[in-house]
Amino acid sequence: MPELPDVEVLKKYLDSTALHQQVNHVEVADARAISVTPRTLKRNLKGRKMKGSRRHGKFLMVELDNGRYLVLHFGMTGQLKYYKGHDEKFENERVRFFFDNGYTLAYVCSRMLGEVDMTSDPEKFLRERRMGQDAMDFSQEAFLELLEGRRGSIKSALMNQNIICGIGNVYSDEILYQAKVDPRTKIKQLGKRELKQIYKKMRYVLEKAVDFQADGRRAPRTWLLGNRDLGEKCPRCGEALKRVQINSRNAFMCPGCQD
DNA sequence: AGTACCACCTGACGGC
DNA sequence: TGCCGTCAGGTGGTAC
Repeated sequence: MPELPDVEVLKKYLDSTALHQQVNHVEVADARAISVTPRTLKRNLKGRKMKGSRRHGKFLMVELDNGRYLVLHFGMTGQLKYYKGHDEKFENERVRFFFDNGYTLAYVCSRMLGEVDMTSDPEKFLRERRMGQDAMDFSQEAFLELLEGRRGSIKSALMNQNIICGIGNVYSDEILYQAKVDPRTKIKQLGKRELKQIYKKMRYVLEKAVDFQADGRRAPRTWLLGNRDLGEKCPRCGEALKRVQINSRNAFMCPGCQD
């Protein structure tokens, strides 16, 4: 489920493949995946090179050499695939970019919850969507300020893209598990020490997850990530993991470690 | 501001 | 075997 670490991995993937290649042709296999018309997408991309990329939260912005940006969001099942040739076609490829070196970059998204968009101003794009600061891009002091005076649960706040950008259901569980904080805890019930610990674990978890390519199977065994299921046990204390509802969202936690 | 609920979407999975 | 309900999850909308 692409969250910040997954998107960071996709960014690195794009940077090492499609970057600096010239787009000869754009194919829109399913227009539902894109927020602009196929015509606009083609007009903006054709003949252009992808010259850089930046990530904000779960958004990947690809800068073109005409000053415009291709905006990629991966929803829950979004992926990128870069491969040689244009003929072979894989499942759920919604948009394909054909480069003049003979390679193809495919935006793959089975569940269609992602989106492909264009903007000429990433800052404005993010502002209009009221996106908060990227989760890897603010200080501990700023974190404390962001949460100051909020009434909801800590998990809701971590997942709220308008406050902090990049964390979803899975990694918010991981962060709170490692910080040993019950996800249902109200923010105003958290002391400064706990909030600092959450901040620290947020940075740690996101950074480490990028290191193991955001692949749950490669996560350390002491993490919640590979055990996030009913019937599984806490890798630290052995107690049965619990599933609780928070804002109609499933959260997994260890009733022994997190209190 | 926060919450509750709905909708979007499709593939996997369990029950019968 | 195959049909059907349910779930997963990010996001946006609406009503309270």
